[in-house]
Amino acid sequence: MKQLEILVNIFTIDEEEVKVLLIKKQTDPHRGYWMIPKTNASNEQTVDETAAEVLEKLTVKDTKLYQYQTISDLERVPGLNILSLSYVGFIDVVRVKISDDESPFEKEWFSVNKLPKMAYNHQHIVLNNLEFLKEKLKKASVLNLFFPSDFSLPELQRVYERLYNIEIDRRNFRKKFINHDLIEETSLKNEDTRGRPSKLYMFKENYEDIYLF
Amino acid sequence: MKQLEILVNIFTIDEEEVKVLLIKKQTDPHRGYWMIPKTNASNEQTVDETAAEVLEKLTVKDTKLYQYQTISDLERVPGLNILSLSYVGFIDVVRVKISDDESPFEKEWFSVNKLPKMAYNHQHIVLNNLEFLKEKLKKASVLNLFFPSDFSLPELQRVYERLYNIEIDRRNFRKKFINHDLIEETSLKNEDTRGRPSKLYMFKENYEDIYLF
DNA sequence: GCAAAAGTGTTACTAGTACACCCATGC
DNA sequence: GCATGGGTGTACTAGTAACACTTTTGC
Repeated sequence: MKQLEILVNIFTIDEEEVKVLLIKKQTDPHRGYWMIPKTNASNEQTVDETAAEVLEKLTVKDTKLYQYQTISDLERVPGLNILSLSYVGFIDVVRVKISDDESPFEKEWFSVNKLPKMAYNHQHIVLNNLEFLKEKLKKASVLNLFFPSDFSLPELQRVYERLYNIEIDRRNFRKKFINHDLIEETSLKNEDTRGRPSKLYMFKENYEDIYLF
Repeated sequence: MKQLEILVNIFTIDEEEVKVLLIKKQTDPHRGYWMIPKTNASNEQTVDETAAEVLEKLTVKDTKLYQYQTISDLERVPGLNILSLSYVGFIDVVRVKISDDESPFEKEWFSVNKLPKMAYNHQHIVLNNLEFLKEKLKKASVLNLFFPSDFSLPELQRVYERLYNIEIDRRNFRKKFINHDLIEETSLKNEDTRGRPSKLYMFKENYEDIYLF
C-alpha cells in the first residue's frame, strides 16, 4: 500500500516577484533543507480536511484561498513508493502581510527564481505546481475563487504581469473585465497606497466564464 | 493509511453520442452493477504503470490514448477511507471498432446520457471526469495528444459537436486549424466512408498552443 | 446519375490591440 | 506643487461568424 502525503503549495506575488511559502525541515534526512508544507494523509480524514489542517498550521489567515490538486509519484526510496498530492493555492500579498507569525514552523517566502536548497524533489514539484496554477488562473472563474471581492484592477494586473512575465496595457486590461461583465464596483477604495486610490471591485454572481489570457 | 485505487475512465464518440467504457462488477458488494475499470495501487509500481496495466487488460488497442488525472475522496465505508485516482482518456471511435474483445471482463460502451446502474459513486466520478476531459480538450495541445496523426477534420469536428453539443460551420472549423498553422496534410485519405473521402492530417511538430473553444 | 459527405472563399461583424492625457491622493 | 499611481476614450487591426456551391466517391 502506498503512503500518501498532502502538500500545501501556496504562491503569492510580492515585490514584483512570484514567491512560494516553504518551511525548513527539522529532521533527518535533508535536515535544514526547505520543503513544501506537508503532512501524511490519515485514514480519519478526507484529504481536503488534511490539507485544510496544514494550511491552518501555517497561520496564513483570512486567505480566501482555494485549493487545486496535482499528483506526483515519488520514488524516493526504492520499494517504498510514496505518492504526494499537492494542493495549490494563491494568496494576495495584501493578505500575506497581515498574517501573523505564530506558526510552529520556520517558514519563509522564496522567489521561485531563487529557490533555496530543497528536500526530496520538492523543487521540481514547486515548479510543476506553478505551471499548473498559471494555467488555472487563465480562467476568470478561477481568478474569482482567489479574489472573490475587494480587489483592485491594478492589483490583478500585477498578478498577471509577474506570473506570465508580460506587460499589459491598463485600459485594455480593464476593458476585458468590464466588457465581459465579470465584475462590479463596490463603494470601497484602496487607500493604503501612494497616488490616487484604486477602486475596489467584486465578481458578479453570474457571468459567462472566459479565458482571460 | 489510505487505500488508493486507480480508475481508468475512457470516453469515445460513437453514433453521435459520448460514450464511456464500463465493466460489470463480478463480486459483492454491488455485484452486477457497472463500474469504471480499476485496480488497487500497489507499492511495486508507479501509479502511471498501474493505470497502463488496467488499460492493457481492457484490450483497447492501438489507442494513442493519453491520460489525465483527477482525484476524489470516497467515504464509501466509515473508517475505511478510500482515495481514487482517475486516469481520463479519449479514444477515437475508428480505433474502438478495431479493438478486439479478448478481455477477461464483461465490458461495454454506454452513452453518458443513459448510464446503467453503477457501483459506489462511479456515476458521479464519470460525469466529473467527463467535464474534466471537456475542459482539457479545448486546448490544441491536448487534442494533439489524443489525435497525433491520420485524423480527418470532419472527424474532429464531430468530436467537438457531440462533446459540447454545438453545431460548427465546417469552413470555420478548418480555418481555425489551418490559419493557426497547427496541422499539415498527409498524403493519405480516409476511404472507409460513404461520400467523398476526407483528407487525413497530422499535427505539426511546433505550433503556438491555442484554445480551440 | 444520384445520394452522401468533403472541400473551398468572401463579406460582415465583433473583439482585441495600440496609444496619451487627465485625476486623486500624500507629502 | 509635485511625485505617484489610477482612471478614461478612440481609431485601427485581427479574428471570428455567417453564408452556398462544387467535387469526389460508392452504388
